[in-house]
Amino acid sequence: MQEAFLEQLTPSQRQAVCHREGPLLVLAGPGSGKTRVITHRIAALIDWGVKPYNICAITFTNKAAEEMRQRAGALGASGGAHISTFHSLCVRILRIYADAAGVHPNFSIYDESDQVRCIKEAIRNCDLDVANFPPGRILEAVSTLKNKLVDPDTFRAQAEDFFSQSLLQVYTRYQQILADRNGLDFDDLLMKAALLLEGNSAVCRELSERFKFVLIDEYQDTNHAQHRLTRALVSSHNNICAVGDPDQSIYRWRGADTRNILAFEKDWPDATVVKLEENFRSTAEVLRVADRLIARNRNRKEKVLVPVKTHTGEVRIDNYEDENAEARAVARQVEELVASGVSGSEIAVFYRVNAMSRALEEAFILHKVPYQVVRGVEFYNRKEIRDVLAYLKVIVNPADEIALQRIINTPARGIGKVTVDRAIMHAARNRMSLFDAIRNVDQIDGLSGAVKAKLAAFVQVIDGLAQNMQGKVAPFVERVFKVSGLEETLKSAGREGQDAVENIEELISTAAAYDEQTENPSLVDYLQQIALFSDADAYDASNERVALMTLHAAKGLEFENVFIIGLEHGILPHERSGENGEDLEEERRLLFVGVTRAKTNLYISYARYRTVRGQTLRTIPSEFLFELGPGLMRASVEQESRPTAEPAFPKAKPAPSPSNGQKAPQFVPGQLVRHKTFGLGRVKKFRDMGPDSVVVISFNSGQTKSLLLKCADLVRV
DNA sequence: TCGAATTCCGTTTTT
DNA sequence: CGGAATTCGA
Repeated sequence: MQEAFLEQLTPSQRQAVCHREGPLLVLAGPGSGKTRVITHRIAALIDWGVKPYNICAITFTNKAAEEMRQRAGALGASGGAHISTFHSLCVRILRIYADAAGVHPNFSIYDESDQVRCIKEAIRNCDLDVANFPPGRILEAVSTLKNKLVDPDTFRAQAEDFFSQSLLQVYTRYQQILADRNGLDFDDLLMKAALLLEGNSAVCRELSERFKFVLIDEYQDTNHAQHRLTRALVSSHNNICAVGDPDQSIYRWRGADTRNILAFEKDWPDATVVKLEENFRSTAEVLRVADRLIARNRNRKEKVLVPVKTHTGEVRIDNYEDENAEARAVARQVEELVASGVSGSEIAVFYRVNAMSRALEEAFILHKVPYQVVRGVEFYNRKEIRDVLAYLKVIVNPADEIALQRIINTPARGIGKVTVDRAIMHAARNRMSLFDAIRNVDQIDGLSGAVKAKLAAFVQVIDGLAQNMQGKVAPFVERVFKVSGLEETLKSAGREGQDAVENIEELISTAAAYDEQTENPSLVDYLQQIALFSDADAYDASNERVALMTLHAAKGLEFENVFIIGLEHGILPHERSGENGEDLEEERRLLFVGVTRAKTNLYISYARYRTVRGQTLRTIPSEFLFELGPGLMRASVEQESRPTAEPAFPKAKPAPSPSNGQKAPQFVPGQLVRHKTFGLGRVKKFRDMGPDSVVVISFNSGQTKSLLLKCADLVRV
């Protein structure tokens, strides 16, 4: 291999790229050129004469897939190689082998809100109470089972206790409801594809021989289903190249299992292991902090980050009065950076939860700093978008009752709840789909002639549209928008309607883009593709706007200047992340991911008060702050004790008057107390600071809060 | 049947 | 506190 593109690589990278055949594991720290190894390897394989058609690269997000296609293209490996996420790959497999997998190729992909509707119905069908079986919890349990490839039949043998028995009933019913509607949820995509490959040797062999080389990025975040799918996929050749970093595993809550990467050599005993420990991304200052932090994790293989960059950077911890002061200070610093010539695209702000973007957005607007919030879903969640998509789904898959119920009276056409309920009853009695029921509307009892005519008219609209659904998608979407009557309704709805129309126009242009870049565009394929898209995929690094995103969304990105806000106990680590060490370690990895996105400067901050859901609470600094390194936190505390810490932003907080000059009541750990909103709880800790005393209470609801005594209004029980 | 009002619900991270 | 689902009244 004398190719020029190999010369940019370090010896270790080159070793990985030029590995010929057999299993290969690349253990690589942040900023070590992981993804580059994959793109170069794709190019190298093609260089050796492997057909692009025989290469399958799997990334974590659609965005990453798109980027990889471009980069591989730039190396001359353009076109042909299959580069996508696990989920997209599974969609393709399930569509091609629909019969063998036991699904209809026009299946709808059900997102979370669709899932909630189905699971609620399943819970009701099983005569269980939604109060005792919260849909969210049940869905979580079902998801966990699916991620472990436990289908209802398999689960039947394991379900022993009462809860498992009930769960089994609901799970079985839920799957039946989905099957009736030709619907698959995200987890089904993985489970059905994996079980298909494991259970059908012909399909397995065919796919394994098609994809002679499989490359997987972010392997530390694969779950059990993905692992089993991978094993089946490479079973006839073991040409797997897995790339990842156990320290950057941040999706345990979604079933990701680091054992997949840690036990790689057990799964493939003849694996070649290459380690990449040089870091080309960050300054030594940033890496020292990252190193110190992640070293606290006990459940980990030790690894150091070796800096390559020689110029210096700044790492700072700041603290502010509250979230608004914090947001304004960040906006001001960003403003200064931009004024000094830094591009907005080299600045990012990370936070733990999406809700924290609010204060930032207000501050950025105030400072007139252009920004973009990189957030999950959003665009595809807008009402008007969902409406149009529901029409498309019904046309493609008339069994999709969720979509059908959404549009049957949207726009309003005089088909009310009573009518729909009658039709549903009729369909259930005669074991037919809702759409078939209204198609034969005459057979439904108790409907007036006028209502029957309205239903027949609706069926005609759908049938009429369905006749020319072939070919390009964009013109069809436009037609649906018109014929459905949605356009007319929105256009006569004033300002808001106008916004909605513009959103639909944007949808049509994304459909046009799909038509452009897809060989055989089809409505089914389009719907199944966009179901797997998130707004993080829409992040546009080419514009000059500062990026605001969650720490999770930051994965895989890098910026010269990084701000991480809200380093407070309960936020990072998040209170809902549980008390056990495993969860805490994942929160630490999350911060580690954030820290290692910074190429040069890193500004971490926390606030002394934060308003969460209308409650202003005294915060406790995150324990992670102290782990980042000695000195950093001390500097921050000195700043805090300065009398004029934030002269530009005078305190807005009205200090609640100490109760009639009385001495603040004392609490001792163990004391039982009652709070207006949180209910009963037990005092865990009491910090006596006079009127500013802080009580840490573990409430019976399971959550632990630290409350400012003078605001909390606690009653001894 | 429809739109407005009200209650009630939950509230991490996302393919 | 804010959004969604449900109920209520026209």
